[in-house]
Amino acid sequence: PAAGQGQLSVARITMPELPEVERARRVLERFCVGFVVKCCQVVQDNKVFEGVAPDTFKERMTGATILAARRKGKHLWLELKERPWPLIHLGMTGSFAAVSPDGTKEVAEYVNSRVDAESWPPKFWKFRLVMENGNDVAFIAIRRFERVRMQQDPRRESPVKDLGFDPLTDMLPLADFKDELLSRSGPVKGALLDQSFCAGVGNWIADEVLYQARLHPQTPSSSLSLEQVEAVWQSLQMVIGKACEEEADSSKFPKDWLFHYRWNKKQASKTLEGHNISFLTVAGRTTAWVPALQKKTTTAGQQVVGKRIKKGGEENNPVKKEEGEEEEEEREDQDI
DNA sequence: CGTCCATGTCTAC
DNA sequence: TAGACCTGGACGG
Repeated sequence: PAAGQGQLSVARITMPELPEVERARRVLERFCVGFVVKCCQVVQDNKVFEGVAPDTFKERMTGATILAARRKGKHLWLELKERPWPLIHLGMTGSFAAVSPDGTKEVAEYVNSRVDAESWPPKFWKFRLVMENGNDVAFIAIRRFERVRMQQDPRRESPVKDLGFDPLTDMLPLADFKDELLSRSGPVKGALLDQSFCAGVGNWIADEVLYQARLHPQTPSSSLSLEQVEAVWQSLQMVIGKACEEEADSSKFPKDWLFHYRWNKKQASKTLEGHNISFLTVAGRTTAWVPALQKKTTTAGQQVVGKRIKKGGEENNPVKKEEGEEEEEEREDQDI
């Protein structure tokens, strides 16, 4: 690296949901697209490399011309001059780091996992591409839930071909969005997380969308009113759009997003406005929500007001809560 | 030292 | 709907 000019940029990013994968795509676009791979190095990890031996991947990539970096939902792939093409999923901790010949280095760090920005390639790297101009890109996989594959035509093969619409590039029209939500069973959060419906939404985005839309996370998808469907539709575009605009850098997300205040499950956390944040398991995932703002609604979609939840009273839950099941539902907020 | 937690997907009962 | 797959970090003792 040349002296002096290098700058280390460490982005505090969210986690590998759509906006972070989009950020990774843009990194690949800047550092790889239009170049020839001069050299490729791999780590012998047959878990992360799936359906392709690490050495085969290395062979395929060496000398390849990279034409484009594509994304759909949480999946990412490179178009090469010749097939097959690499298809990448970031799992829970995957990321890319890149350096250019002048020493400029880009690293993305997740909320809960650090990347060693001092060493190169960074710890937990799985492959590394050195371009003919000296750009150097490393793929990092910490928990090994990440996947690297080679496919003839990623867009037309599973898993990408099974994905639903991408809310950044191909947002579903409101009418179709409504039809889909109303025809589904289960909570609306489950629908948002279903990649075959909506590709790229993950756990924190689903919670953020429902918070912005002021919807209780357990609201049955099929019970939504038109106003509620539209609120979800708008919030989804807003959250995805804003997060991508900020390159998934969470420090630049609006201060009033639930995102900033939801990570301290231990202590009683509050939103910027001082509302209590509660936690529930919905669709099998930890769900952060704000009881004061996300009320349960009737089938007509109106708020349930003045309802006090006594012992076993509420709705379809005649049985008492399971033993040891401490979903600290806190008490219903007392608004005064 | 241990125990619990985490952004995502698969699979099986 | 639970568990399995993995690993590191935060926290408790």
